Amino acid sequence: MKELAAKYSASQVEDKWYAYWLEHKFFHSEPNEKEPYTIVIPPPNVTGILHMGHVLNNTLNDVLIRKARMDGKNACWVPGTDHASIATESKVVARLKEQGIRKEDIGREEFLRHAWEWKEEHGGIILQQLRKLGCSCDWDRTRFTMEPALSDAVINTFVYFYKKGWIYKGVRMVNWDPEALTAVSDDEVIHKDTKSHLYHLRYYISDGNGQPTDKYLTIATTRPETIMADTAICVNPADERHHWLRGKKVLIPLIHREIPVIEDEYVEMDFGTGCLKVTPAHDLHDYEIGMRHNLPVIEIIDDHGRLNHEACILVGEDRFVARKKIVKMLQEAGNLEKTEDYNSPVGYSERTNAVIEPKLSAQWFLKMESLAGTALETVESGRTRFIPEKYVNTYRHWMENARDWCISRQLWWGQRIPAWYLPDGSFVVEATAEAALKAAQAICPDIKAEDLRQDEDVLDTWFSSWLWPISVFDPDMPGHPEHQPNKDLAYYYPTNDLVTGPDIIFFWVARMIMAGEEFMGREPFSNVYFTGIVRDKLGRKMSKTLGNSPDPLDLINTYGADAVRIGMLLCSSAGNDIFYDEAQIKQGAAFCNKIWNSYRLIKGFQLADIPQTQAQKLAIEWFRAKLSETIGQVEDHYSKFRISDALMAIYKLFWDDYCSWYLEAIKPAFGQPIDANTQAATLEFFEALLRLIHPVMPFITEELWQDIAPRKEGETILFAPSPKATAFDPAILEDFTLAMEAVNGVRGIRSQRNIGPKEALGLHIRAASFPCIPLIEKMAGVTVQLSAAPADGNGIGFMVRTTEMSVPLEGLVNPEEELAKAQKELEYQQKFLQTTRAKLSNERFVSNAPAAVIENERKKEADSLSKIESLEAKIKQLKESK
RNA sequence: GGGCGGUUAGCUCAGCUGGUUCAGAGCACCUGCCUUACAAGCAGGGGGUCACUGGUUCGAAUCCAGUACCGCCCACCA
Repeated sequence: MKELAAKYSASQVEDKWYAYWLEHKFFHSEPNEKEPYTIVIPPPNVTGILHMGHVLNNTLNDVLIRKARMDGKNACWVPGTDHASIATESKVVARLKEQGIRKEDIGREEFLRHAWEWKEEHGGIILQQLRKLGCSCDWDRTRFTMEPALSDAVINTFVYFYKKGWIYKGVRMVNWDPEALTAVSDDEVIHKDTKSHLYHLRYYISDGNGQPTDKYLTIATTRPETIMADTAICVNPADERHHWLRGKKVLIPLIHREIPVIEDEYVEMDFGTGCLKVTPAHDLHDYEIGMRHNLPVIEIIDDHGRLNHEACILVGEDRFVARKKIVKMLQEAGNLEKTEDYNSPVGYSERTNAVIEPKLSAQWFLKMESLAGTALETVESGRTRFIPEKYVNTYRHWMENARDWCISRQLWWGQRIPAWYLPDGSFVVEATAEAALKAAQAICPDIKAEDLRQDEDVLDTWFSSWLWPISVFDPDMPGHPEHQPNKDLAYYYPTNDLVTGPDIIFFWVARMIMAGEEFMGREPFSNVYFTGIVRDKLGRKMSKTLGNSPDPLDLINTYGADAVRIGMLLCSSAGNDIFYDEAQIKQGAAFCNKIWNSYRLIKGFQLADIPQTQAQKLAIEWFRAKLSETIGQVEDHYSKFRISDALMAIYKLFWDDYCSWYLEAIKPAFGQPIDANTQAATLEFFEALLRLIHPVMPFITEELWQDIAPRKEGETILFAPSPKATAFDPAILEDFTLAMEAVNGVRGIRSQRNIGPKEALGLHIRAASFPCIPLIEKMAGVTVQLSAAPADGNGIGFMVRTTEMSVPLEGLVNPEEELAKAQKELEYQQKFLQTTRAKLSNERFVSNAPAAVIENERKKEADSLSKIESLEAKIKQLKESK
């Protein structure tokens, strides 16, 4: 780097250094004698592309991992992708559909071939994009949740829990997604308040021969299309209004099927009419009532959400179309009493946004009780810490109410359930077909391989992701309690920090804790940092359909990865949602440029054998202390995961303290050389600043670090130690602050009076001594005159704490103005003194407040008195000179 | 319906277990500067009844209670 351009150009720099880092395998980690620091990536969908949420999450991960690396830890960040069964399968289905192919027609094998093809084509793009962001993942360790070893781990886990008795198959009411044609877990259902209607329907009492009498009861329902599946009407036994119905039978409207009236306390008396139609096949609560009363179950809605032949009428119609039609039919038949507008929560599929249909089906479940109890304890005990802490409450609530986990999905893309059915319908669960055959033969000796049929379902994706912190290191571990962790797992587990969104606290975080406790006997990570959700300026969630999400790669190309990282972090205070605004990325780019230009300045210094000035000496002493102070603050922020605060502290240190104050103080006049000591200190500080900010801005810091001193091939800032705070005298900082205030006072006068920064001025300080005078002279462009006597009336005065200062400005001073200013200030001080004294004369204050607080009040009183005294003197002087 | 969190400057947020001259930061805004590191810059400046109402206290942005909004999570009263 010879000539430095006036503007920093990120694109030229970033690719170069990323290639350099890869070439030297700086990100690769192997177990060694050092302390490990481990992060596993929240695996993105294998066919996904980078969005702003990923940028935020992975920037945070990278900051943490780079910081740990510079702190001397053996840092390992394991990357990888998730097979995301529903999301991926629906993409593949969509693509095949474009070619006119239906998955049912080509069969499982062929479909999976297409799916793998798709994965090879589109998979892992996102991992390439993470490189652009600067992520320092150990790419040699890249994993995929459906790679053979990890799939084996999933299967072994299933067999393990089955044999433990925690996995069972049962017919249950599940959340059926009629579009994806699969069951989904409770957590994948989103309830939204939805406008609908409450239909009041008359059911006529049967005369005993299936003929209607003129008596009727009225029920209220939101789903009139399900009446054909009714198998009872239910009332509360305590509801006297309905006692006349005891033992009666009623007729379902339109189809006139006879059903009994039953009593159950589940029914709310004051909701609707107090009569509930019971539809066990299509409603969870009704199903439970049906179980209690031995009601038959009649299913009238098929997998696609259409009425089937059991419905007798409207067969083949979609459920929502059927609803409209049946309302009309009911009205015509005289069964519709009235229709009310009604808002009720309706479940939607998280994936397809289809209205979930409660459906009875045979599914596989994992018992949660014991797993959840242990996992709750992990967090309650603090072995895993949540940041922000508020999520512990949410977590507890869920863990205490966890229902058994429906782990089967009616899909093909995923790990197929290792259950094999015998011809008689019984089944065996084994990890392989061979083992299954053996087990089957133990039951039925002459059974052959071709007699066995493997379960068609695959496992929920989270049933593989929950093993991630274990399986990425040692896939043989889950499901094998007798297995000894391999070298990697023993070294890297438990991981240190996990950064993820709060939306998957139950899907993923909780379950990883369960798996960790179950298979490793301890927590999978020490800290979980929950980021906010990235929203646009208007607070809307970023989404493809809204088109309000920028492409991170465009941003990186325009502003550079460092700028994008800064931009994301600047607006991401912990625990809050992120309001993304491109202006913040511009701010990041401006900061890069600032760093770049400060380097241009110091690189251009010409060395000469000249003495160091007093101002330079003072500035160096001060900045050394300031640097240490800030490092302490930054470390504290990091320890609390306050990454944006850490960044802001460094930002201000670099920009305000180093550039605006330090460099301006030590900068020689234009064209003049600098002495060796000052230059050395300046470079030393700059290098420390680079190391301090490197975790956040990896590229520009490497670029400048490589240039600031001669480096050998293979050297890198990545492993340079984080700067350490050293002991310093706080008085140095205090003195400098006073000097700054004096400088600001002069600058204020310059600005008000339109006096250019170069025009030489005097500064009268009414004191025997004052700190950092050479600095004040240099920074304010003044010549200081110390004197115990007050300044004459031809100056503009200001106060620094209790010290009176004045800039002599013959002819420019308006005594009237000065007088008015002084009088106003005097008034303020007198009032201030009054309140201070009121406090001090309050006996209860004096007797109750801690000594330090009282001491401070006394100091306030003394300071105020001293100011009043000098103001009064000044006013007197101004009046006399009139 | 239950639970959790929030309300501080135009915007996004700090302000921990009450007490520094406590009302802050960044951005935005206004004024003046193209002063050879940087106009992606420099210097200066304005701006808030800390949601509301009470209470506790010598003292409240901070603690307590209630009210009003806002957000999130859990929950299928048909």
